[in-house]
Amino acid sequence: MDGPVLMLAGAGTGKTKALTTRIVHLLNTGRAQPNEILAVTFTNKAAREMKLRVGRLMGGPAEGMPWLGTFHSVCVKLLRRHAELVGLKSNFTILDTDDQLRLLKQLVQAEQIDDKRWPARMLAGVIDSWKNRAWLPENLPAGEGSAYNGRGPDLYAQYQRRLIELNAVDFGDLLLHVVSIFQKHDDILQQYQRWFKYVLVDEYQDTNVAQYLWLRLLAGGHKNICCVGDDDQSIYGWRGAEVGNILRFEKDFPGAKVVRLEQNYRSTPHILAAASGVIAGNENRLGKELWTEAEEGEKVRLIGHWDGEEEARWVGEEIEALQRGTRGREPLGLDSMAILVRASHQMRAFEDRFLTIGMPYRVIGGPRFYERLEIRDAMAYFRLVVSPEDDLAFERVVNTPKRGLGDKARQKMQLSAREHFLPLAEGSRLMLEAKGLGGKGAVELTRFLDNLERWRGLNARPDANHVELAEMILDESGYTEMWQNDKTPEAPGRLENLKELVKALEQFENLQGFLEHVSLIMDNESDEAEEKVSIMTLHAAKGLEFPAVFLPGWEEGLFPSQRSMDESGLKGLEEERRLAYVGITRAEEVCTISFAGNRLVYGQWQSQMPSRFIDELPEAHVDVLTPPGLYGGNFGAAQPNVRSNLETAVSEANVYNSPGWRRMQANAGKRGTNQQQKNQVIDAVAVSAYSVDDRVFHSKFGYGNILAVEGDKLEIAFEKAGTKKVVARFVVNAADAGDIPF
DNA sequence: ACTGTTCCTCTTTTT
DNA sequence: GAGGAACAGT
Repeated sequence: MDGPVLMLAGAGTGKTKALTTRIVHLLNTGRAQPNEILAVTFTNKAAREMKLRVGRLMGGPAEGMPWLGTFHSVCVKLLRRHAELVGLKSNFTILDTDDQLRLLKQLVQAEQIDDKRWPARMLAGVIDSWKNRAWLPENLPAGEGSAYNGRGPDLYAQYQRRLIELNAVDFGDLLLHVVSIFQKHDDILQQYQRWFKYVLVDEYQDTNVAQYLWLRLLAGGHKNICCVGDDDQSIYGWRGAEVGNILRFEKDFPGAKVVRLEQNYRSTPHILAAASGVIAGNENRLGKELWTEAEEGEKVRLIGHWDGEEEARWVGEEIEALQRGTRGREPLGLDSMAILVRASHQMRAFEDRFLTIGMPYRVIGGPRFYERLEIRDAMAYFRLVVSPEDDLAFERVVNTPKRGLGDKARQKMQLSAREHFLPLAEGSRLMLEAKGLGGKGAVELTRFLDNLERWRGLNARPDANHVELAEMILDESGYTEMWQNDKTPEAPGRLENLKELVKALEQFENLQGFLEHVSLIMDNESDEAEEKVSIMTLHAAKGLEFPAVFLPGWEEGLFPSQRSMDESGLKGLEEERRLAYVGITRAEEVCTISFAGNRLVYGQWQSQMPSRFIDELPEAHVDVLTPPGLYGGNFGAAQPNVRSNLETAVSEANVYNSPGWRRMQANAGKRGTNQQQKNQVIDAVAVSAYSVDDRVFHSKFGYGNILAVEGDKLEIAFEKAGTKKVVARFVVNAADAGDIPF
């Protein structure tokens, strides 16, 4: 209970249980009151889950754990209390990525920088990485000076000043400001050090430097800190997470007790072995061996497909089979199944397919509710009513709906505001009075400004009804009408969302209260009753588990992601591998990995190679499925004696006859191979059935001649599509191609 | 000032 | 293939 503890907890070993039980024990033994425990997580979902479970263990609703939340939400609370110490007012607004980008863009353009070559996005990334490392403009290391064409540090400083002027913060600032307050005001720090008697941290491997400093400061007094993490599940390096924080823990907290949790209560031995086999490819690990007492179960299944569409179709059919109950298994509900993809654009193929077959699905972690256009517009109106000086909100909605205020009118407003050192709303009022604008624009702008005043007046009244006011704002501004007149197919959905927004307001005291919370808490997780298959990214899946998991798109370049490897080399590859580990370990009973030979990327067909991670799967724990026929996509129909002549010709030409598949199937029958031979499920060394100068046909690229043969990979000069590398099983001898109705 | 067109880049993952 | 920016036309 007392002193520093580091829990190294593998996937499915009961991390959350350990944390919640610890909290409950602290409370039950009277060591701390609920409000004296600081427990931080990364996601709202994790925080909610912990609250729920603590409540359940305590045998009542989890009232009064005010300091159990995400790093960000805890920091908002702290920062609202002490905002003035960093030059903010306590009602500061939290900018989302979109606001942030628009602001940066303004700054970049004001500096006459070509934002084509140096996009604001890039600057945002640079600044973010600095904030993750807790570097303020004034103490940037000299080496960073060249960032963003040498203008980075200057623009960073400008950006920070502008944020203070706007009484706003971005996500990174939430931590950064709190850390600076603690560093500069020892009295305040000590007050919190005493107040938080125990500190608990979930997913410790995801902490960045700023969060680490924050924790070290807060736990610096009594050192009652308990961190739970798993270095093998560190998948947020790209946003500044430092696995090094785990390694540093024992140094910073001497005498720390290190506990390893290695018994897995989630998955079958085959699944665990497959996951272990993959993660073993990483050099930099603390090293944990998961074990389980669960029954053997099914092997991990592996299957290749012709293209992404067929992959989606096959997965759909498998889901239906699991629903009915297959291979001697009890029927599974759709809630028990999930499709985990590397990149969100992969979701599309599944959504398309599921829509056509009427399979209910839910996308988790898609565009969040509050990130939607209409919600952000509506909130900008609310913000403007609550804080008249919110220039970003003003700019967003002055001309939404269209009020005849274009670039020219905007410039005039800006000019006037800057001249008088006033917010845009007041500045534009002055400009109007000075007759600086005429015509329709002037009339509409006057009406807009008058409306704002009136709404503010209503909002300030003690008997104000904020829900009615919100509806009034949306109606009188013409915003609702704008969508009602909109003929695009999205319009009804947007109106629906606006209604939902107004409904969400009911749970708050007033508009202010709503705005303070909304940017951090609005997940779009409506609890639907209907059973649905979940589709999400691997990142979003961390911490979840499903009886049946599909892992599609295991192809070089996609997974592991080319970009990750280009940008971060071996480190990037290892993070991708951890992602694979996270994916496999989400599965309790059935884990199905798949890849496709062709995929639509940027609207163009590309031939894909199976992922290197597939080679790393220990074959003793993998069941390589016979590929479905190329047309039927139907597993059963692929039996040799059932296939039609046409299918036989096609399949043998480009699938069953390919050395890779032959090896796969041969290997699939083998048992108990040694460690050395564990991989090569898909084989790159076998001799190809083709040789240089052979003329071949590929369904997407057409005819071409083979330039080089490299294992089962062919380099082919296509007549129309240029030179490409293709896996042998996806081409046919040109002579056979005439029979194929591509 | 607004609308429609073409061309361009681009996609990893998120609090 | 989609969304944004630049351009042209109304």
